[in-house]
Amino acid sequence: MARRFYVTTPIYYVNDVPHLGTAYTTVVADALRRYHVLRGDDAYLLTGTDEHGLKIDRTARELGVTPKAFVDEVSARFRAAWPELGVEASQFIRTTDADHVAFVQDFWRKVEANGYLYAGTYDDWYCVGCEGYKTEKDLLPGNLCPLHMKAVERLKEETYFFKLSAFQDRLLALYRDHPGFVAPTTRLNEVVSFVEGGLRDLSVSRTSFTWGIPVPGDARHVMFVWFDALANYRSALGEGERTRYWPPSGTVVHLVGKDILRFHAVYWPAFLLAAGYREDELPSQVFAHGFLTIDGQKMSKSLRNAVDPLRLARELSPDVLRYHLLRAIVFGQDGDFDHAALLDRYNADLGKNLGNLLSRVLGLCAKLAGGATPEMGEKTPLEVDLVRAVEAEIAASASAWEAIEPTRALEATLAVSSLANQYVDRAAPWALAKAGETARLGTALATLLEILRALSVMVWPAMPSRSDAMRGQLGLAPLAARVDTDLWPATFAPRPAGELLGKATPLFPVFDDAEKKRLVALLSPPKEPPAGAPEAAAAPSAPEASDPATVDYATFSSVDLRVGVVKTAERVPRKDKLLRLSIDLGEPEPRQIVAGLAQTFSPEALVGQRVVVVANLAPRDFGKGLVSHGMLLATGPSDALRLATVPEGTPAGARLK
RNA sequence: GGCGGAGUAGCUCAGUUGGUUAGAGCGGGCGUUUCAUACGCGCUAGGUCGGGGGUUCGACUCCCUCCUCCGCCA
Repeated sequence: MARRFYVTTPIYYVNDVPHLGTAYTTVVADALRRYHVLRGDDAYLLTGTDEHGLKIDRTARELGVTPKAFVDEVSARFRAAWPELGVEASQFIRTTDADHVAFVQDFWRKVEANGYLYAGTYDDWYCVGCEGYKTEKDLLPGNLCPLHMKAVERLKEETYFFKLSAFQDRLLALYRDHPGFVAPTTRLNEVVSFVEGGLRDLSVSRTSFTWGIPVPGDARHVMFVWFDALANYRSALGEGERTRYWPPSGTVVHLVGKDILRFHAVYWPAFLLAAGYREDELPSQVFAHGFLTIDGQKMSKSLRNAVDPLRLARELSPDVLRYHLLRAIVFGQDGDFDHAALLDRYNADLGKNLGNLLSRVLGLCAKLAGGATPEMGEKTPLEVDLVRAVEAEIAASASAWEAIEPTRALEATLAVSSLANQYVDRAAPWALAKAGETARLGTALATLLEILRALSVMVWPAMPSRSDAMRGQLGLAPLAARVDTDLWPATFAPRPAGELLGKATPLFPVFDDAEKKRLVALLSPPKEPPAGAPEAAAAPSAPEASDPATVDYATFSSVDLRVGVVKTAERVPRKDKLLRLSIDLGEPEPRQIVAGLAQTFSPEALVGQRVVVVANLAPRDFGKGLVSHGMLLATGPSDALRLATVPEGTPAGARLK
């Protein structure tokens, strides 16, 4: 019976647009789906959009449209994006779908009926950026969310709590009995230690806004977005025959970014258990991948916008983009998307190795075998060794795909191509032809054609349309995968003689240096974000804290804002957000100020800058005797900050009022 | 501050339960074939395997310690 393989991407939050990070996860999911489909497995790929929550509500409001109109538009962009990357999703779910809403409400009722929900009062901080609650000790001075560098909001409201605390033991048992539940292992360790540290009950409803799924029986509440969103993986399958994909009869793998691992590895199984799912009805695996940098730079919002995966796909072809994402970035680790490396790898792997192999073999067949498949004769040790080595690589590639290691799978695929290139040189068909050894010649060419056929299959999960093109040149039909039919080229089975071969045209034209240079210049983002670039003005950034209470003049003037000049700046060991600055405020000694600027600014970039300092803020101790005597004013997310500044020549220490 | 991961050739990384001269791909250098997309093939990297100490007949591989980077949690 066909194995059932259900792979999911996160449903993407519609406060953003498709970028390289989301494209990456989605491409990996599609490649896995394609691998399994090739094997004859019953495979299903789910992606979609997450559309509820306060952040969406506010963004829509700012744009002057209804939340529904807003999410319709953004969701459509996601839906349209993935096919451009060769992704064929089995289903595109939206959390605003009626089916999903009904499912989640039913899910809620089950959790409630099982006694895992209770009414209470929530009284703590909330970061709209995170859509998450914060406790006092999470916050930076000024009640800033350490992730978003934005003021959190005090929230006190009625809420339903989910008894997460009741699941600590069952979750730990789950991780113990199924260590593969969270991958890679290092993430499993993190999750285990998090759960071992004790679980607090989770506030899972809100009353202060309405853009969410109403809580059944208490319409004043809408559900916490994560309760709603996580359920998509199950709601998408409904109650009918598609439930065959859900464990225990199917395997389900959730691909997630490491930033949302906890929701998937802790909350989600707890929700399912609470709703009455058994341990063997939980997802099989949550696989967390790393973050991407682009040309070595952290993926800030502006960088995201500068590197549009759809543009890359149009410029280079979706297959080439897919190949690089799958080949260059180890799934599960942080990786770098380097444009120059992409072109180099393309030339080396696809152009000179695989593409040229196809070209030279087809050329030999056209010239020496009349453009048709020759007769396969007796294998000599040369062929026997080759076939053994090729079959080993094919097996290695398959196990790598099974283990969700696309990098290794493609490495093994290219190794097959290299073996074939070596064989061409060793067998030297042109010499055989010259010597009149027609039988040997036929064997050599038939062997090569069979390896190329295998390669056309192996390449399909990563590069489906190049696979089609390659097969066309080999005189083969495009792959038509069917459930229960295993197309993986596990055994060497040359085609019968006399089949017509197609026309050879370069499958992967090599980029010369000039072309490489042009493409890098065209596609890469600028190395340093131009200072004071006006682009941010055009794109209104996320909402700032709204409607702060007014203060009287006396209160305002009690804040001592002063011009400072940065004298020195250095990173704080082990704190990747913090810089330790000494700032001249016109005082006898420069002040030490610790600021969360490191994700945007290098220390060197700050020295000499004029900044605005809150000079009479109470000192704040960051631990280890690292005390900050004041605070810099800035705006923007922590990885794209803009400093409040004053014109050149303003003396250090000048008071702002 | 606690826990965890990582530090191997210019770059990206493999290195199985400790055992002969530490590997691959890319790039670089040298040579060579001519079927091919000026492509391929062969040879070539003198790397203190982060530093130091220890266990052992023997350690990149085990233990201790220090440094650096990263992650999770405080």
